[in-house]
Amino acid sequence: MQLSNSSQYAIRILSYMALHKESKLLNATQLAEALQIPYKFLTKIMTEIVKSGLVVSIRGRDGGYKFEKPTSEIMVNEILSIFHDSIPDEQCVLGIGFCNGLCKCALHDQWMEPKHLMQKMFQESSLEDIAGKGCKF
Amino acid sequence: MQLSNSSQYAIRILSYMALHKESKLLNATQLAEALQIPYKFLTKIMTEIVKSGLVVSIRGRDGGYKFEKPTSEIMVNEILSIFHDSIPDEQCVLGIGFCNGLCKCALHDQWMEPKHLMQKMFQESSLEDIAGKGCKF
DNA sequence: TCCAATTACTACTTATAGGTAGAATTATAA
DNA sequence: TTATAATTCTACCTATAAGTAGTAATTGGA
Ligand code: SF4
Ligand code: SF4
Repeated sequence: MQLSNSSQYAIRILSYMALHKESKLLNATQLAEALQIPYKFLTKIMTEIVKSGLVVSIRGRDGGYKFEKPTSEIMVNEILSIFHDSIPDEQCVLGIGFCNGLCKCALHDQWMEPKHLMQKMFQESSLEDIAGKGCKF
Repeated sequence: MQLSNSSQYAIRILSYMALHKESKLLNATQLAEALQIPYKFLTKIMTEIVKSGLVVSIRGRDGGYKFEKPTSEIMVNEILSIFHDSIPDEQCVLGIGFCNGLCKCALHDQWMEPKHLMQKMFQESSLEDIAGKGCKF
């Protein structure tokens, strides 16, 4: 019942980038250092994020990563889906079957509520939101 | 964001047993057949459950498994904790840190609500509840 | 006593997530 | 043009979950 390491790292990386968006480009070395994430693993994750289109990379000397669109338009859920970690509507907490509304177990209705809250939380929180509010990490 | 296979199987096995508690003992072959769980994996899981004390096993001919205490007193959360799948209070959805109430991120408060609902769901649902209500599976 | 039916134990295999190493590619600045 | 600093690619390693195989231990009954 927890997000994968990759998703967790991705959220930390991108919210750090959102918080430091005044510096046009941030490179992997800086990010790995600031966030204490293994450099090699960070670059692996960043490559996936770049492929997804959320971030663009500039290669070569003085290269780095930057956002393509405003951080207010990037939702946490988009990050999670890169790593297959977003919560699909048909996901069952017990993993027994798929919800079809016809046949449901005793926990089904109780599961709907926290599921919807989490989906809403991920879908409606932008990078700007999470980078701008609360503690900075 | 999903329970482990072992937890899912365990819930299915035990709720099936709760539903068939009139038959004093149920053996691994019957359970594996009825629930379509690989026999060898089922026995592995059952051995862990027996060790936890939720269920007692009778070895030898005509042996099998049965509950030690009433199914109304066995909570889903007890099953999950055998497989380290229950949700601890300090669990963070982002995995960034541990909640201490002093420093929290933008998602912390939004995460508390679904977390508490899930904890409550697991802690307050007994095997009798989930076996007796809703679809039988 | 001996057989058959049962769970328990030990060890292995497979699949996946997490993480690391090194070379290839790209682009800038000097 | 060339050295250098950066991302990207390919391949590997490690840890853990998931699943399988074979055997030992236990029990009841013929
Ligand atoms: S009814 Fe219960 S078992 Fe079926 S999909 Fe919903 S939560 Fe899962
Ligand atoms: S404040 Fe945010 S990052 Fe920290 S433990 Fe709570 S949910 Fe996790």
